[in-house]
Amino acid sequence: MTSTSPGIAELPPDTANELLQGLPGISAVERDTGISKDLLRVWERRYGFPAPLRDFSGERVYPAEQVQRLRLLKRLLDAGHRPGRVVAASHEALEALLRVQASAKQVAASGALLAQDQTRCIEMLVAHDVDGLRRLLSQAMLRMGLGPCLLELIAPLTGLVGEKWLNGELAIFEEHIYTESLQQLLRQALQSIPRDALAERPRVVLTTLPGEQHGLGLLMVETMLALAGCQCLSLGVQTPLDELIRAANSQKADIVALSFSGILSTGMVQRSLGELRAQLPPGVALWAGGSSQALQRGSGLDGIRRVTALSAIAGEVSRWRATQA
Amino acid sequence: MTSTSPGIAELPPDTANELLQGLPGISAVERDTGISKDLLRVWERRYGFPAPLRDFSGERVYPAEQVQRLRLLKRLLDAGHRPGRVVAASHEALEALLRVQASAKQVAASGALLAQDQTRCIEMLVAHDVDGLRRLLSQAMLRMGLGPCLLELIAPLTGLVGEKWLNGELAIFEEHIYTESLQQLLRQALQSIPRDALAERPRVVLTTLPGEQHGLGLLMVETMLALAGCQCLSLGVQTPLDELIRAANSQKADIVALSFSGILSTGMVQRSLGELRAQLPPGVALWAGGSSQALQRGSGLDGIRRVTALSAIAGEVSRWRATQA
DNA sequence: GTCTCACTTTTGTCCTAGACAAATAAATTG
DNA sequence: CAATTTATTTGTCTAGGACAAAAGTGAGAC
Repeated sequence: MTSTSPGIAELPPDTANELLQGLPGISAVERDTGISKDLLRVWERRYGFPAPLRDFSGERVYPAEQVQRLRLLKRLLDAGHRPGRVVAASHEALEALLRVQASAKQVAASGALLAQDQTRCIEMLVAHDVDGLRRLLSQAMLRMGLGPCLLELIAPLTGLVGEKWLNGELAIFEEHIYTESLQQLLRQALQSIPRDALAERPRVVLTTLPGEQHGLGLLMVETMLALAGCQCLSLGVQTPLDELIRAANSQKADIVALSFSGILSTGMVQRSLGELRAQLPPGVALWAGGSSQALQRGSGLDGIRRVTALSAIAGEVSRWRATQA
Repeated sequence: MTSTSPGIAELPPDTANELLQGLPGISAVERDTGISKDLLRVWERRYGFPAPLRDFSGERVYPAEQVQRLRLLKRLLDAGHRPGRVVAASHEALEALLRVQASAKQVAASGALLAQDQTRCIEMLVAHDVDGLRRLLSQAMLRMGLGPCLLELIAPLTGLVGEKWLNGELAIFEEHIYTESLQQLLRQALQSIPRDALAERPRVVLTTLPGEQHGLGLLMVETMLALAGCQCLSLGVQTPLDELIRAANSQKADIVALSFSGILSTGMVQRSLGELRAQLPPGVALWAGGSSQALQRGSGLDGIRRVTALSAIAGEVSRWRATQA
């Protein structure tokens, strides 16, 4: 193990440690990619990728470049590709696939008339001009109004930031800065929405499931719901199933809304939703939204309302009100 | 396997299936209890608990009662008990332990001269009166002023909520409600603090390390810093070390502030702080705060300023300004 | 007493490699 | 062409073994 294997093990111990320093282990990779430990190991066995290094005690250690590719793979799988075809594929093949997908996306994006504001926000972000970014967002909101700004600027911008982060064009801390700025803006906006002191219906309890840490989507949904005159109670991120049920009951919720960002595995999402539906009172609606692929090609989700676009929320709320009247 | 083993396998297949129907597998239990699959299996091997049934294909299936006890165990472990002593213990022993803990905590609390506002907030929380809680906090802030309210009401209240959650007196979703309400209040307060458009010093970049998800402490620190006239940039939670360094450099930070809640292991904290200190420019101060034990009994932390109380922040800032002049 | 250092036990995570059911693709038949 | 059967792919589970980090324990110095 120490002297026979090629590559890194032949370096002096100090140098080897130096190189392995800070690289993520299998747990960290599971957390960062949403691919389970079991699956990471079985892919390695079956397809030869990933091919992690080993640290001094034989544990897997993943170079940043492989983690990056794992994220890419996750995306391709979510888009419908099969593991056997893409996991073992060469880097070039993947790049090609990605380009095909990207071009499809860009057609869609350019069709949506990418606002100038979006590009300017991104520019501010990569220039690390935090105050400038916040000013820009704030001005856009005043100019366009909260609802349109959210639908036409913020939502696509968030998607763009996510993609650029995935492609490595944005650093993690830049994404964090964006998240913080937006959170500040949205929370401020939320408070400015006048709330009826009377019990306005529907009452909505919203959260994400354990493992889903992305709270920005939740905040956007809350804003749209509040604009539609709902009484919202956000539980923040990562509420265990049984706790969510207790909260819904104690708050006499009319609707339970969940947000998914795609980090949770499809199976997990389906199982959780099924269980939730079974345990919630039948009169309580269950809404699932977000960019997760698990929701897009959904079947067998009886009694669960998929709301895959922010713009659909207002309509869904009126629909709910109509059924109640 | 089918006819020799005792218990459930002796029942007619239909009945057995009936009984196993709907019981959670190891994945669902991991999700619901936060105890990893590996740990569930190794506890079973070492301590004989949990003792799940097996479904038709030999996979673990956990009765609801055992899941309940696993949740209880999780709480006891979080409170400092050791697995070897509690996992194998009888149900009665566990109940007893839990009672002891609850009473011990209450003695400590009553000795600390609980302010009336605190008890009223807790009452609101357990009554699930979200609006009432927010009103109460808001009023207290107006009456006492932001700084005193934070130091004398909110900080101890947050500690109390954490304790009660540990004891099982508060459900997870109640703790989430508290966190959300407070976050809303603090962000609102933060924005109301007038900021000098000129580059006010010091510039502080603040965040938590990967694995540390508790963002409330961060928000409190940010508020105290802002009150002291600092220019804050919060990166939110869980920023990787190298990203934090890049952010500090690009923002020309004077101080990097980290918040620890005690989830991270002592060794991890020490190592991270050491590496961070080594990689940050010498002119940049490194502050570490929070309730983590790793900071209390600190040694070997050269060049790192421990700020273990919110009330010490104002003083530390003046101190920093003095050294710069 | 209390602090430090070496030693022992406990405990969580990782390892390998095999098995299998559900999902998907491919082949066959009507 | 549509429907059914067969083959392949794929994710999750299982079993124990191994080991490093954390926590407890005890001896000796101050």
